[in-house]
Amino acid sequence: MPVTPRYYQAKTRLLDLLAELPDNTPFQPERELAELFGMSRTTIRKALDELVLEGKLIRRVGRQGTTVAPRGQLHRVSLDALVGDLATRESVVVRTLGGQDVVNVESVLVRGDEPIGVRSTYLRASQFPGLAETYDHDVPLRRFLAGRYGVRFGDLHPWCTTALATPRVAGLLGVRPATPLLSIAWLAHDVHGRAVERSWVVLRSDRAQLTMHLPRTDHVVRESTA
Amino acid sequence: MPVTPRYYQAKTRLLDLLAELPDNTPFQPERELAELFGMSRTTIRKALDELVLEGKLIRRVGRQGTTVAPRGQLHRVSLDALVGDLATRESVVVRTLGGQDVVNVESVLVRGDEPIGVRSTYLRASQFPGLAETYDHDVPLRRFLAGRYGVRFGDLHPWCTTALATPRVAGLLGVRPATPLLSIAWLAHDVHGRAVERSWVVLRSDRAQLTMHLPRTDHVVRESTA
DNA sequence: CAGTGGTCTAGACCACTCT
DNA sequence: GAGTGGTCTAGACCACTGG
Repeated sequence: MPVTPRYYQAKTRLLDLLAELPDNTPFQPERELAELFGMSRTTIRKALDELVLEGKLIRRVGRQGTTVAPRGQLHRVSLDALVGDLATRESVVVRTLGGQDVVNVESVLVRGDEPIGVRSTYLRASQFPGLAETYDHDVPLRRFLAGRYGVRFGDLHPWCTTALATPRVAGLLGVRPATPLLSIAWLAHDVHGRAVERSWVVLRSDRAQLTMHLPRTDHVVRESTA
Repeated sequence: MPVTPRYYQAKTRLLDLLAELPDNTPFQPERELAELFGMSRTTIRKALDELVLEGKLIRRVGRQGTTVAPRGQLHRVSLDALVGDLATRESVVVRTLGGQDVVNVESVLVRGDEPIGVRSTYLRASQFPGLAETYDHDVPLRRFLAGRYGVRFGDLHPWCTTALATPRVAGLLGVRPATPLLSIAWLAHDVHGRAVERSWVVLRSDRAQLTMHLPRTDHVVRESTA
């Protein structure tokens, strides 16, 4: 009667092994672990699956195999940087979506030569004529909109949740499909209340965490739960 | 040669089925789906696993089986409410951690009779003498600390990431272990810069999303990416 | 070429829950 | 008691990667 499942026992033992190994150490192959633990490979894999999802192990096909994930490389990305499009980007792409009045600006966020997130913004082409042709990819998008079109952005209420990587995003980030990611989205208005920008960002949560700023609340606390 | 894995084909077909079924509809048992799709139950389960992680299906043991998850029930929880401990709580527990100088206040966050998160705060007992005995569980913790001990909280820099549910948290939230959750943590200082409070919250991201507030940036944009 | 992870099968037993 | 999901096994073949 396995009160605790065998795969969870395996996970615990693997965690202990893991804790004493330096970064990038090659791990034993799944078949060896299965024999060593007296469990089937399926069971070992279930334990390894969770450790990979938690970012503690890295799996690669071929002779390289499973290795201990480099630790202490959690990049901190501020909400300001995401919204203002201030993070280091590469492969910035501007698309006009098929026949529609929508322009999509997509970029891959990078820290230390690693892709850590994807940022995607949707704008109305009619509101920003010539954007797709004139956007300078080196300028943060929000700054470009302010400079070229005189947009004055108002307050923002972003929201945050988790999402599983779609096959497309997984390819961009170098993770497996269905990897849990941190998802941040917002709908931006200008100071006159006009909707301007619809954006979302997904972050590899094993590589980056989102930092926010909350100014002091001067002891008058509202019941703002909704 | 499965260019796309069979479990992913199954997932796509199941998503199509799902889209046309009302909330709470009983789904076909895994063994029937396996026969219907001509795949092994293991393969079907891998597809179902992802749909459950995405919150689209609910699995219960026994005769009830798998059902279509109720849609459109995403509660919005503000960062202010989490930090200020203003959300609806139940089962508030105060522990003094074994022999140490640490008091832990743990509560389960509730919306609409459903547990949606766990909030846990750690404080120094010597800094708040008598806290464990006198804390009125109905008062938001932060307000209690301000009122009883005169704490004036300073600015806060919470950070946000994803985490997999530990068996303990999974039990509190009614999810399976290793379910991806949204995790928010902070270290609070008072206005004099003294560390006061170490807290973390995990949220069921299939039931709740975190909302934040970002005041307008008056066109002078700093390069604050770190 | 040998070895790795990725997928898949056909079975089995268990704990649980409803009727 | 019957049926469900949860776990587990022992095998198999594949695609990919490195020496």
